[in-house]
Amino acid sequence: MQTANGMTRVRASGKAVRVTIADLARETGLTKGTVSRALNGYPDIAQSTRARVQVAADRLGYRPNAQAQAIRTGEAKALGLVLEVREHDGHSPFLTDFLAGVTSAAGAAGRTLTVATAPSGEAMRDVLRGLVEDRKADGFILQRTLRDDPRIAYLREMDVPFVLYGRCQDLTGISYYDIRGGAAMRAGVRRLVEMGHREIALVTSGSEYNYAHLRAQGFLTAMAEAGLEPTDVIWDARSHGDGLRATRALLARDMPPTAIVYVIDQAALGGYRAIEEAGLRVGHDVSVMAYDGIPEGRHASPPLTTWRVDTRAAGAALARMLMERIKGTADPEALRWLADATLVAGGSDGPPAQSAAALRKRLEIQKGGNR
Amino acid sequence: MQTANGMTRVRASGKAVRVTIADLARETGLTKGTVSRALNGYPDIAQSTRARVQVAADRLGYRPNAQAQAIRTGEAKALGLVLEVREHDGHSPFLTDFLAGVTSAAGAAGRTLTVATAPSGEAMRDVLRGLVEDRKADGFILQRTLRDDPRIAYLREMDVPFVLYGRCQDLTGISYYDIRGGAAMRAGVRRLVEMGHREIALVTSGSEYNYAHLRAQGFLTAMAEAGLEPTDVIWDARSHGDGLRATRALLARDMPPTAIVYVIDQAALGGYRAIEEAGLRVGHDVSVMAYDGIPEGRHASPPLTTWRVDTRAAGAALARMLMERIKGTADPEALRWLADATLVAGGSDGPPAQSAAALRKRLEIQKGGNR
DNA sequence: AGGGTTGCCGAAACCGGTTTCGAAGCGAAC
DNA sequence: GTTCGCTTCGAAACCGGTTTCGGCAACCCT
Repeated sequence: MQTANGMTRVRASGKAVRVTIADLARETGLTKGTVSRALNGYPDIAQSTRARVQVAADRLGYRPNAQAQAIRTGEAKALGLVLEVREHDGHSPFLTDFLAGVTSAAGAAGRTLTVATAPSGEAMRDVLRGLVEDRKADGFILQRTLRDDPRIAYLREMDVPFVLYGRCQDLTGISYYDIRGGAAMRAGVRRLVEMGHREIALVTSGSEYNYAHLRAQGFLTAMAEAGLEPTDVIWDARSHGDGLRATRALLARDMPPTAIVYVIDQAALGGYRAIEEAGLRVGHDVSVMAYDGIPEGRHASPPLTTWRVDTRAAGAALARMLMERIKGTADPEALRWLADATLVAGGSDGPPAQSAAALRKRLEIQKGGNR
Repeated sequence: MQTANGMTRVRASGKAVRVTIADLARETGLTKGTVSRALNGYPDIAQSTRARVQVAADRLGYRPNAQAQAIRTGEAKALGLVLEVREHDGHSPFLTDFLAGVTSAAGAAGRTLTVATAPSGEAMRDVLRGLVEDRKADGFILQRTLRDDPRIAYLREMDVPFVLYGRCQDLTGISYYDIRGGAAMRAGVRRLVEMGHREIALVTSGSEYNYAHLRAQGFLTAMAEAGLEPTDVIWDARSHGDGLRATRALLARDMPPTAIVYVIDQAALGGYRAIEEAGLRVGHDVSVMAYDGIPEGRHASPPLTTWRVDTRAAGAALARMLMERIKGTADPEALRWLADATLVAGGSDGPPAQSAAALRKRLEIQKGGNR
């Protein structure tokens, strides 16, 4: 059955039979233990022997059975990702990119990705625990972190390695990768102020999400630096519909903003519609700036000015950081990384066509005209 | 160390120690083998003994180590999903729902999901093989199937169980779950014809995708049944931008369509823009119908008339079918399921405001006027 | 030459399960 | 009372790896 040229052995059933370490031992005339140590870089193996084993392994196409390794070493060689599926979500068009980043980095290190989903709350804890107890994952990547995230508490308590995509409030002993969303917002506001805007509003998502918090913070800082008071700050706007409603409310104000900053592209696109239905032109009467860099933004009219995030790179970096943490050598707090979002200028922002006061007058006329 | 009340034992390190089958054997005064057989429903175990073991297992919170099981049984108790990441994609906003469906169904049966990504082609084969050889997955779910999909050939050759989300051309020995996209398109065309449309065009995606093929087929069948000639059929339109360009081309025709059917929502939303920039009203001058049911469609103006697919249910069904296939009892061809898409009527379709000829005249005037 | 290192490998235990085999115990049948 | 058969369980091999331990040779040093 055994062929000399490395072809896969085949059972009568037709199923391919895998090469085990015992096969390798027979082939090289060594014992299982020696072969194992040779392959795993133990120091008490002669160089010549190690080479001989390696050659045989390559020739026969030996691949260690990950399960068998796991039972002794305790490592599943798998990373875990638990997605939170609350409400009918949709605000994660980046998932494919993110997964591509994680799995390619993990795969390069011989690791795989186990994905699970859970509604938030207690179920999430059970899912995490289940994966750990069944050794389906050696550690976790947590995305969309809340400011005070219960998942973090669980994992800390269970003493399981994890890394965050996004920061949380208490960062002691935590590894994370994050985008400088605050800095982006700050630069964005400066850009708008330089264009001549004075009445600027913010539409942001849930305050429980840390990213929303940081971006709002950046917005407010920049406003203060420019000596301006925000026209308004509207929270909890995640979706297209939310953005639509928020923007309608902003345009109905006594002093409407000439520029609106959105924390999420989807909401900004909803804003487009509110601006258009008020008879105004995006990027002319009202400037729009957003964050995320979803493809739809580029095709909007005018193209959306937004801060693009390289989600795939984030996934890859997080995978590498998590593997580092699983090895357990490094100090968790040494594993931190901040990347910048890059501005993709579309046509949705520009110098204000008129002052806020003039804009208000125009809106009132429009309203009258529409009756 | 061992506590009587089922509390988790704790090592000096602080790490929780899992309850093994040996603990259970000691606790019950039986041997490992007997405990194993008792838990796995072997017939040669006394009912009283089985009950005693079960009670002890529950009390101590015993969970078999999946890795250890796998090494003997060969089953990893994991389903595999390999995503194809070609170009900068984005046309899978359903991924979260799909994952939720798969993982919840798999989780209910004590199985997990291993996700990998691969660009198409040879790399895909390697990834699939890798997962199988490392026993990271017992079978696969393949989504976005091509008409003649190389992945299917690989898996058949390797004799690995798999199920398809969507059909392919040669269905012998294949299990699948699919949506009756063709029937939806057919009903959609009937609806448009009843509204009075005669000039109807189709904008569809790549012909290598089987779903595009089936939907196009349904469209053409319905047109033939109505005794109509399609105004035009444009292929390879997947994205917002593609839809925009395709629609511009359609409106520039000698005989522009009064209704356009899109195979993908995103493309339809691109179409909105082309229609609006031509000075026409969606749902009045030009009717739009699409397929997928993405959230953005509901918030568009007017709301998009589209065929909604329950992606989460699809994921759950596929997971169950795959587990059935892995058990290997059923005939693969007996595991097939077709579900219907449901029409979500928005305001994007309606009786044509004017004939195609009149529409053409109007477009020419508009064009002149825009100069 | 003798004693202590050092390098290298074999033997065997081990990880946490599953599965095969055989035998003990018991009641029924002859 | 023996034989037979059935139920029920123990013992041990096994799965494919990892890791510990100890022993043998060769080398080094005095």
